[in-house]
Amino acid sequence: MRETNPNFMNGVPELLILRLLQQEEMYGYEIVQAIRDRTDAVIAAGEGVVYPVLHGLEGDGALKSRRRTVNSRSRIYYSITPAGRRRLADLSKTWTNLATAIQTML
Amino acid sequence: MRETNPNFMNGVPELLILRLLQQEEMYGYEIVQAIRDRTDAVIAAGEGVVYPVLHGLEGDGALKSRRRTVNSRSRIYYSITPAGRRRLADLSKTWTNLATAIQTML
DNA sequence: TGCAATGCCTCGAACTTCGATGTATTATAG
DNA sequence: CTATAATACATCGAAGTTCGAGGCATTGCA
Repeated sequence: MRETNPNFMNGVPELLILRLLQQEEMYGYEIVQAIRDRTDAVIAAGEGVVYPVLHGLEGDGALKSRRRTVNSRSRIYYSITPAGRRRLADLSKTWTNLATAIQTML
Repeated sequence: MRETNPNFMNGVPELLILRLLQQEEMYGYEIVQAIRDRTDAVIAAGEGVVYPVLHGLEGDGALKSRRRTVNSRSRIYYSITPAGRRRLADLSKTWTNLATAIQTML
């Protein structure tokens, strides 16, 4: 059984990650906390969710990464590509459509 | 790969089914079409989704069913139980919280 | 008589999320 | 100076859903 997030989470991590990276370059560990912080812990995607999504998106060419050392911390920074922006636009639209449809039924 | 609905569908069928049954008694086949119709085909949950969810909800005591023949059609009508109403209230609240959080980030 | 629609059902495939676990390095507290 | 917490990455199996295809039976209609 799931303990933290209920259902309704399918595809959400991907959407939020793309959204965050559209604003600025970030690294995995930072993204995990950013999602938690900016949603007031309503959404909590752990590292076991975020890292695989990051790898998947990079494999699809939606993200690119570069290793950087900041404050003597070695990190892998991800940034969004044009393909990633298109994907984000698509997902955003889809999500809004779906949310609107559901809201109407509620 | 999924052809019809994208992602974002996790738990949505359950939510919509409970919502429909809160208004009136319905049978499986009818629910499949009601979801499609009332969402302008934005959401389409096939029979392969609806029937298992129906059985699951009944198993959990959220729904109860009775066999009825209407217009010489034998149907299994489902109606919501008090437990089902509680579940619907919970799911609705959860969904709204989640949707609000996501909307804020977009 | 044949075909579409109604109505129920189940199965395996595919995909995600989740929590636990592991490793390594750096900062901090005692 | 030493133990512990925090940072940072990663992967694995379990669990839970949705999805499409397929099957079966009956009724309505052409």
